[in-house]
Amino acid sequence: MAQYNANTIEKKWQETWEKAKVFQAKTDLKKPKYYVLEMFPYPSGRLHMGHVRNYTMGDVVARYKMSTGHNVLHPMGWDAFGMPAENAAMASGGHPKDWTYKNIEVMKSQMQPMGWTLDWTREFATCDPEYYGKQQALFLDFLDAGLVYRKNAIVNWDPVDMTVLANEQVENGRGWRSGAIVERKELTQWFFKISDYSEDLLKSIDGLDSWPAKVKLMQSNWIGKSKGLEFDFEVKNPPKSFEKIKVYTTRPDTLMGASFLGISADHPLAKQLEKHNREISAFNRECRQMSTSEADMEKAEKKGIDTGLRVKHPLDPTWELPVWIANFILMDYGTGAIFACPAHDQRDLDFARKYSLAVIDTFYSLDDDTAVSDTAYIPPKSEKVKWVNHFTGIDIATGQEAIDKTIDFAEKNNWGKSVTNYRLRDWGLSRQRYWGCPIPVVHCEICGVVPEKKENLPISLPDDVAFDIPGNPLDRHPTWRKCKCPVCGKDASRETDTMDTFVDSSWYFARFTSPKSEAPTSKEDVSYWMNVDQYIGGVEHAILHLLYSRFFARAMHITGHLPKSANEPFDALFTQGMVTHAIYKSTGCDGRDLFHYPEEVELREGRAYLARNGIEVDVIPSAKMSKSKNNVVDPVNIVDAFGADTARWFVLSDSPPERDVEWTASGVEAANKHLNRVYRIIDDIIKTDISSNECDLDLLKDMHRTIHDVTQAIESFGFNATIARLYAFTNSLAKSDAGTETKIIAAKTLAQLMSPMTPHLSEELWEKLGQETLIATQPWPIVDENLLTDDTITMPIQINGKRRGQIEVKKDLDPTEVEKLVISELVVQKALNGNDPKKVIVVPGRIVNVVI
RNA sequence: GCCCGAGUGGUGGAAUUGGUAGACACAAGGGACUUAAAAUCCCUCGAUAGAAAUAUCGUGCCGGUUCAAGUCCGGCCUCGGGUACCA
Repeated sequence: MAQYNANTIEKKWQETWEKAKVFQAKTDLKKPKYYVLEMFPYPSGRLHMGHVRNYTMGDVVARYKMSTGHNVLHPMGWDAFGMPAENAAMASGGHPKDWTYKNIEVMKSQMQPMGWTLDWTREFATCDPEYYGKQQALFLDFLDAGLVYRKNAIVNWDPVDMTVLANEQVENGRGWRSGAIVERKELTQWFFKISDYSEDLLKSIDGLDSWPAKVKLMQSNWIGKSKGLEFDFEVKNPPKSFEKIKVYTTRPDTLMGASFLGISADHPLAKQLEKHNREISAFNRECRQMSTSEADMEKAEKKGIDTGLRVKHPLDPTWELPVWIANFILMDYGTGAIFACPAHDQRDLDFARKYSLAVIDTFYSLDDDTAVSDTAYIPPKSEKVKWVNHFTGIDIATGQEAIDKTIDFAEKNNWGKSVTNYRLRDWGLSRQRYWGCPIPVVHCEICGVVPEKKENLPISLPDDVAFDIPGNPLDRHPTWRKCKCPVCGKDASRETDTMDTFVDSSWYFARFTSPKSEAPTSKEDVSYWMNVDQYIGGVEHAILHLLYSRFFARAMHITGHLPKSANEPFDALFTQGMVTHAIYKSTGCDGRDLFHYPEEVELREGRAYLARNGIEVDVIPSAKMSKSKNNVVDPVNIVDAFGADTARWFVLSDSPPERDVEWTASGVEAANKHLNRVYRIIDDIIKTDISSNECDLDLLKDMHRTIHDVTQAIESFGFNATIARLYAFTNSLAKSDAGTETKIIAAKTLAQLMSPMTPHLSEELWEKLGQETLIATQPWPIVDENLLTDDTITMPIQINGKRRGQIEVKKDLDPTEVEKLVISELVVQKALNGNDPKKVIVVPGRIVNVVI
């Protein structure tokens, strides 16, 4: 029986493509360009199934676009800076650079057998000095344009290791290595002024028509535009220079329900008070012993302390409110101070109940004026409610109306002003780490902080560093810091902070268009290739990476590195799901969980047993592949066993691309069986000559419907649907008794339609079918519209919304005629039992519903 | 906590966006071929009742809108992603 040998075939065609240089992109103004890009990988050392899925999707798009006459750019590179390289160096003594480049080499060798249409001539890693030197040039231009500044910011500080910790390195409030309770520490750091672009970044989301709605919504909420009121509370017997406390609120309408003022432990007033009050100082210290992550802060138990200070209510000077320091108030948002209205905010209510503070109802539901007890009353802002004692005279109004009136009232009476606030904060880019792009500035005792001269770029990382002790080796390097001041020429020292790795990934897509150019970008190349037509990656990047890139594109435009048309650099975005795998778990004799590798387990009737002793183990379905759970499937093994086409076909089948796909051994085998079946069917067609004068019209019709459906599915990222449709067409081809001539036409089309998914097998079949061209360079099959439609259609008949039969009618038959035919049908007559129907709904071409 | 998703047979999922729920696969069962096995080919396959025709139920849970709801609205539950120094 004919079987194809994936390993030989795949190698053969990869060499052929390579020789023909089919995937090298050249600027060609005569052809429409198409730039398809997948989020470039972090070189962790092993290619994983998530990469395979991501790059295969991009490859389908790339190959499809090539066949529709586009000049396709499909580059690949490495997001190579970051913590894991330093962690590896700390753990096993090597150098981050060696570790990273070694990983790149391994991963590249694992990627090449996949048959992706990548243009490797454009490859770079962000840790190449040639790349990060250009990034330093961008930084200097941004600095010059006023897009970068320095300010103090809080970091997680490990007091034992004397080092800054990433949020990930804080476990339950303790440093991951030392176990010490982390502290917050203020450092002077570099920031990008992304918040200047809040409005622009928010508004422009509307124009991103080919982005997933969920990503746009997440970005909008992240930017978090709000309109509110800013005003002062006057402090009674205030400490010096704290006569007033400024607050910002989005619910000024609830001011008559204010019960206390809350300030952040990092508020200047809190810092002033702790100097003379031991209790406050202890409380503030406790608040500062918390990781800086928002999730940790919000989930922590809400705590507070009464400062003893009292403020006057702005509308009633006789009404005094206590001032509390509370651990849930962020210094970064608004003014770092709020007034609390417990009756209409659950968090404020919980706090008020805990510390026996007043709860004052300011509005009630229209049909219930029970006072608030343990649940705050929070209707949607658009719902009308009854107000009590509202100072603007409001009686019944929605919350939104009350907010607007209150702001107007405050502005007219001069005690507050309308302020638009954004949740988006400036982007802190300083990292106190070695393995990143050095920030190209110099600290001079005379001239202060000054930019390095462009001709001195790149400022390269020194190679002679050690990671035997924690902290940033740049700080303790004997000579690297030493330099001359670019302004006065005297001895000075380099900035030792490096850049956040998000900076590296915020412009790599632009660099791919001219990876060797002297300037960060070349005008000619960016204007031809930008924007990215299709960007593909994980949803986990929905906010930070994608927002930072949008900001960077704007900043690069202002500094002359990108055209304005590239302000939104990604025309279309697709976010794909993860590849998951079942976890096989048992409990060891010491009571700890044991995780078993898939190859150790036998599956029988949906249960799992250890192969060596037959003991049953628990199956946890669909978990993210993770080394610690032993449920990682290595693409390399799959390619060795079944070939790249099988792996490609499988990762695209079964699950819709935006959702997670579960890797199953049976699924992969099924994919492999199917590819062999296609090979066999076509092999049989070639070998058996059945001449028949009649061409099989049904097969041809099905073929054209398949071309139509597959084309649509590919264009809309429905790769699972693409594959299901191709299964169905393969079945019709296998069952057809058409003559060889017709079957060859169908077989050629099948090979072509499969080629974006299974390029090697398709090339092989194409060749066997007597073609001398490469399928990779063939134009996409064209649909014959005339063969798509039939003259008659089958419409289901419903009685009272339940399917009771069907009727065959002419396609364009008038609805009233359809109605007559339906009513005369036996099932309908029976159901009517001599009566007239109440109503008949005819949805042309779809369905008929008879209501009795 | 907050923001965003997802939940459909034994399993992965499909459903022209409000119009036949379960396409296409996997697993399972039965059969053909074979000395046998593998491979391959054919058939059955949501639940309940029934010999069958058919009927009733059925898309995480509760309620609603509609001639018609997996799809829309309100309220929940569970899981996943993000939460600004993981990338």
